[in-house]
Amino acid sequence: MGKPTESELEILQVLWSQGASTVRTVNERLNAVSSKEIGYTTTLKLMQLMVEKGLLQRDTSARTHIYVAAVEEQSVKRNLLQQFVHRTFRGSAAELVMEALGQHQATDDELAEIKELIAKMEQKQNKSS
Amino acid sequence: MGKPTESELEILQVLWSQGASTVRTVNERLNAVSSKEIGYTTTLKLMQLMVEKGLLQRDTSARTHIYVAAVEEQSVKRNLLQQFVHRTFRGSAAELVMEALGQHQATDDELAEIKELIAKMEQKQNKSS
DNA sequence: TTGCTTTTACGAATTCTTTCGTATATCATT
DNA sequence: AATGATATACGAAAGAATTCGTAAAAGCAA
Repeated sequence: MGKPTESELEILQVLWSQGASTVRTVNERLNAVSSKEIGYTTTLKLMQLMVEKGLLQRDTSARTHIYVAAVEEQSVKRNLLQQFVHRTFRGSAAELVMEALGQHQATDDELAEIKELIAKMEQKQNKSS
Repeated sequence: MGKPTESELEILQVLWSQGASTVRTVNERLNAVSSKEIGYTTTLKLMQLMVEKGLLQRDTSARTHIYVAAVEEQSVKRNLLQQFVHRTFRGSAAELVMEALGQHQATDDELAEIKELIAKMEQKQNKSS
């Protein structure tokens, strides 16, 4: 499973949030966010490469091709996270979590969600022991 | 502030955990972990570049130079995490935390630590409101 | 039809990162 | 001093990722 590069991830994010899109709309979306202008053919080329890698699928029945993500958002993010934790925190998810919580001020809702998740994890651990 | 590349981060990890070291020992440490052999001069070159970028400092008073990390472990990791969260989770630390907790089974101790941290954050929020 | 715009295809330049060959200097051993 | 091992310096090759120029095809408008 080919891990997406940084640019490829940005394109995936667009397709995940917007669904099937043309190169044109993806390129416009990227430029709406990015600080420096990204040429149309640059985006086109990237998306063509991504099709070859199996990251995207496309419908070429019409002149303007329609692209869609071919990999699941959850699983890609999970893989990236896994590699990041390994590289940066020597595999310690707890260390990463604490760093993340310490840094970004989470909202009440987010904290509540996290607490709930932790409670569930504890239940699971108790049950399995 | 130059963000370290993947290889540079590996070298930093060695220096952070071992303290001041020679190229030789860093290279040996890398090879102890890595799957494929990394040449001595490869490590040397990388570490020389890192000095130029300000990531490392070195003592050249003896023939065998002694290198040491010139950037703080905490702050580098914090920056990397920040960029990763932005790239991968659109800036939502909570989403990342939940993904991380859901994936890796945290130990009881780790969970306790995290709970404590959350409690502290809630205190802080209450006080400031 | 003729000309203008949009799209894809393709190749290649550029940039960033990693890797290593080779030259030269220094040190240790005999 | 001569030999062999180990160190740094330097340049450049090799790889990976990104960017774009240009050509050809397809659609659109007058």
